[in-house]
Amino acid sequence: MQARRLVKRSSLGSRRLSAAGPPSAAQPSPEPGARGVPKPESSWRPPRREGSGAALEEEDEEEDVVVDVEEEDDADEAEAGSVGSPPSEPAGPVKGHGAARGSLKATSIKREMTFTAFQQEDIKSGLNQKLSDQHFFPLGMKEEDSKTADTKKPGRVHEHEKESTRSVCLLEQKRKVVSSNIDVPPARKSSEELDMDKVTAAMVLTSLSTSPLVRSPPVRPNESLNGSWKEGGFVPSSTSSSGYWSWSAPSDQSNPSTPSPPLSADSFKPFRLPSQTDDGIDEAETSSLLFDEPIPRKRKNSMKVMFKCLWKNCGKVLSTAVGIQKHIRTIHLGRVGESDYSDGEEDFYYTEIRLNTDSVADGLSSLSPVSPSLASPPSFPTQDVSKSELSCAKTDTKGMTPLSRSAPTNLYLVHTDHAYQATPPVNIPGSTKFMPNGNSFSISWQSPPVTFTGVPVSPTHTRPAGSGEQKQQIQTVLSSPPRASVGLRKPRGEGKKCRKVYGMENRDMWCTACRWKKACQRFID
DNA sequence: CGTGCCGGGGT
DNA sequence: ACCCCGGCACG
Repeated sequence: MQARRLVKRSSLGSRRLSAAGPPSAAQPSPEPGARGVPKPESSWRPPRREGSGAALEEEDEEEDVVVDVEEEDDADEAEAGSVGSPPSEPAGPVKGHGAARGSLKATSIKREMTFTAFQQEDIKSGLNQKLSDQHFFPLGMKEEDSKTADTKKPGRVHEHEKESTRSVCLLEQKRKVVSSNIDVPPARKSSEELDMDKVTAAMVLTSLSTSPLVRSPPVRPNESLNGSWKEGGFVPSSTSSSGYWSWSAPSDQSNPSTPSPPLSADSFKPFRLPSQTDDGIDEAETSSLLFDEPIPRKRKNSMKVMFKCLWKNCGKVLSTAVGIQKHIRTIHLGRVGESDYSDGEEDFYYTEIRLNTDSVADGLSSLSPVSPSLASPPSFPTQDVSKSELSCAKTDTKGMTPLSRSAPTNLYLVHTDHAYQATPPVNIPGSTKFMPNGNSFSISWQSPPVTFTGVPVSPTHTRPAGSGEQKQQIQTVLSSPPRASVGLRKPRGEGKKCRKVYGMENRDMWCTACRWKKACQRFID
């Protein structure tokens, strides 16, 4: 540490010095080397910098070296030793098991609509039992993921891995069990079932690679958006597996002891399990999941997929494709009895909403260990939309667990898959260019934390896992618009900027942005 | 060619 | 996060 500091400091100092010239006051000698670019006027600069810069520098140095270094080291160690481990252990493992288990059971899938509860209950318990009897599956799960998820807390790691492994086996289990035991989709066409199986397999893989990353951030249900989102700040959100949660969501009504939001570990588990139970049922979701996978994994971001009913005046938001389909089918299309029959018509009436938050992962890793982070950050304009929709979803479905509800705290855009469909709530990036000052929107494109993508949702055609690449491509295309806008540079601001105003000589007077060759902050167009 | 600033790299 | 710079598009 010490060394590093010194090095850094010294390098800094030397740079400054070389740029500003030697400490000795009036150094008449020109400074061609100052910035690499010989500038006659630059000779003007040195004295100035010296006065403030150099002197301060030295002071700083002393302070740091003598005082800071050692103390900080100590502090660090202390932290690592005492603070680091204790909290994590009790909080993680204990709750993880107890709560998870409890809610797992309680969380037995209760489909809001047509599904018969008892069947699921059966399956559930069966699964549970097997689960407990069974041990780790030799199935190699993505270690990297789980590791990335929880790096620093050993206890946690174990716990988590265990969990994951178990989940895996559960999944496997379910795959077998579900298809045989579950009659949930009694009337489903056999061909579909076959496809489903494939898909399911794919999904298992997908979920394996994806979910371990998932760390539900401890967030409050009503959480509003993080005001600092545009600064790259992380926003609490769910992660890629959020798609799963959807299923567990409805269950929370049946579950008296809803997993406490603040605890990522426990909430994580209960959600995963139930979710897996349904994958065999939900092919649409599966396909969407497949869709998700490439990007989220690549970007190490989190994603929440929701499905919004486009029926006019409805706007219901469900977290599963099937759910929304059913909703449409029963509510809007009026096919109550035949809950399972899907002619695919429904998907014309809903759209997929994709919430994406990059850099959440980082935030998560730091958040999940402890902090409940209850404070809700300032919200920003666009949030209203999401909020209202969310609340809608919540009330309608009761499907959103506190967690899943917390996820959408991000700004999100909705994209209609079918162009001919009605009213996409928000426009697609491409159109952004029209914004006069392009502020509100262009920002969202550029800001990494949020990405929007529309994905075709068609429950009727399934795909084998192999087609993942295609999907990825598609997705790339879809999500590219924002990127594309980058290619089209914004028409350079006309007003005078620091450079012009102050000139090269007074570079120090420039706004920092200008100094960094970034968009001027002082004279904004 | 000067300027504004994006993208990316270093610390 | 801060700092810097290569390089590009615009005028």
